[in-house]
Amino acid sequence: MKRIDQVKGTFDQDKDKRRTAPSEATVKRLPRYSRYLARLISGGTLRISSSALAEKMGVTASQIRQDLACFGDFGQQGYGYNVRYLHHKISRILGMTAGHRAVFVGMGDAARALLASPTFVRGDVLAVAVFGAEGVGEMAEYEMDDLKQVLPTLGATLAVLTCRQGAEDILKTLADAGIQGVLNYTNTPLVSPCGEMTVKNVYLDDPCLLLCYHMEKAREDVE
Amino acid sequence: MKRIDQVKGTFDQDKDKRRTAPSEATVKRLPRYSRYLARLISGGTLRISSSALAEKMGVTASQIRQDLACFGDFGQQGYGYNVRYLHHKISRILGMTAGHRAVFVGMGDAARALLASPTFVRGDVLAVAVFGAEGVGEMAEYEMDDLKQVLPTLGATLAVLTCRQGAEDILKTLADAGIQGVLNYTNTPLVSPCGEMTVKNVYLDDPCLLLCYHMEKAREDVE
DNA sequence: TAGATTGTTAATCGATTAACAATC
DNA sequence: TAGATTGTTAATCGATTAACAATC
Repeated sequence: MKRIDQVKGTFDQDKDKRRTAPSEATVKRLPRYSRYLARLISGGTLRISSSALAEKMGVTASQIRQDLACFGDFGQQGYGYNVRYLHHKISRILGMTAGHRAVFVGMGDAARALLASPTFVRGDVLAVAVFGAEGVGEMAEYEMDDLKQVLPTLGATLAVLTCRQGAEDILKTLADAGIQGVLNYTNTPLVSPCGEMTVKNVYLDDPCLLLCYHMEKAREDVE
Repeated sequence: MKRIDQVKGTFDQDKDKRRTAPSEATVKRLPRYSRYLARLISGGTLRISSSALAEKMGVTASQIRQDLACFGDFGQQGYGYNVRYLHHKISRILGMTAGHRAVFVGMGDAARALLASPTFVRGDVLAVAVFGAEGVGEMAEYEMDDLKQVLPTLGATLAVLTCRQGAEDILKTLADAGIQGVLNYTNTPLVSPCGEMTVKNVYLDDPCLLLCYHMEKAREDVE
C-alpha cells in the first residue's frame, strides 16, 4: 500500500489524499448517521450542516466532520452536506451498494426480525435462500443436507446463522464455499476459520443487560 | 455525593474507597466477561487469572484488572479471581439480581428472540405479561387497551416494545406507570420522556451493517 | 462581497497499557 | 518462604474537541 503510493509519487497526492484511518468508534457511528439521513431524505430535507447533524446525533460538530473526513470530502464550505449525496456515500462505505446476497441457515426469531429490518426490507442486502427451515417471502428453500452442494450456485456473500446446532461444522462449509461474512445469532460463539471470512457473533440480550445496568445506575444517582 | 463523603471524613475512606468511575467502554465489556464466566462455571473451572481471561477476551490483562477495579476488589493476589464469585459480582453490577420484571408490548420476532436469550431463559429478567399479542410460555395476556389499567398491578420495572404503531403514546403510558427501562425494537427512535426512565433504541440491522463494512475493508486490504 | 461552514491542524481529554509494590 | 497475581500508579496512546484558514 505504502509502496504503491510512493511509486505514484506526489502526482496523486491531492486526488488520493492520505486520510487518517477511521477508528472503530467512528465506524460504529456511521449506521446512526445513515439512518437519520434516510429520515431526512423521506422528509424532503436537501442539506444539513455538521452542527445541525451533530445536535440530532448527540455529538459535536467537530466529531461529525472528523468522522466523515476519514472517508472523503463530502461537504461544501458555506453550504454543509447534501443529504442524499452524504447518505449515498455512507451507504457505500458500509458496503450497502456491494450487492450482497444472504443465505439463512435456520430461520429463528432473530433471523425473522432481521428480515424485517430496513436493510433487508429496502433490499440493500438480498435474502436469497434458507436451509433447514421454512422461508419468508421469495427465498428459495433447501434441506440442510443440501448446503454444501447448493451454496456455490447461489452467489451468496454472507450467511445468517440461527440454526439450533452444528454451527461449527456449518461455518466450515460456509468458509469452503467462499462466504465472506457470517452473522451468528447462535448461542455458540464462533471464530472465523480463515482470513477471507469475517464472523460477527451477535448477543441479543446485550442491549437488555446494558439497559439494566443504566437503570441500576440511574437509581443510585438519585440516592 | 462529594458532600456526604466529606462529612463522613477519612473514617470510611478504606471501606468505601474512591474508585475511578467506569467508562461506557468498560461497561460494554462486562456482558462478554459475564458470558464467558458462565461458560467457565458450567465447565467446572474454579479460578482464572486476569491474563488467562484477557487472552480469551482478546484484551490485555491490564484492561481486565482496570475494568474490574472500577467496581471493587474481586480478586486475590497470587490466586486470581474466583470464577463463581466474579460472575456473581458482574451479574450484580449489570442489575441481574434486581428482580426485574418485564412486560412486552406487542410480540414481534425481536421480542421472541429476546425471550430465547440466556437472560430470559435463566430468569435473570422475568417476562410477566404481554399486551396486544399472543404470549409465550407463562406470560399473562392482555388487550392493548388494558395497558394503562393493568400495568400498575404487575410490578414491572421494564418494558420491551415491538408494537407496530403508537410507540410514542405507549411510552408515555409506561412512564406514567413508573416503568424504569424500555427496550425499543420499533423502527421509531424514542426519547425518554422523563429522568426516571431509561430508553434504549435497538437497531437490529446494526451488526449486519458493521459486518458488511468489515467485509468491504477485508477485501480492500487484500488488494 | 459577506456569511457560512467545511476540512484540517493543534490542544485537550480520556482510555489503554506498562510497570511495580503490596500481598495472598 | 518463594511464586504468583492482584490493585494501582505513572506513561503512552488514541480519540475527541477547539480553533481557524480555506473556500464555497
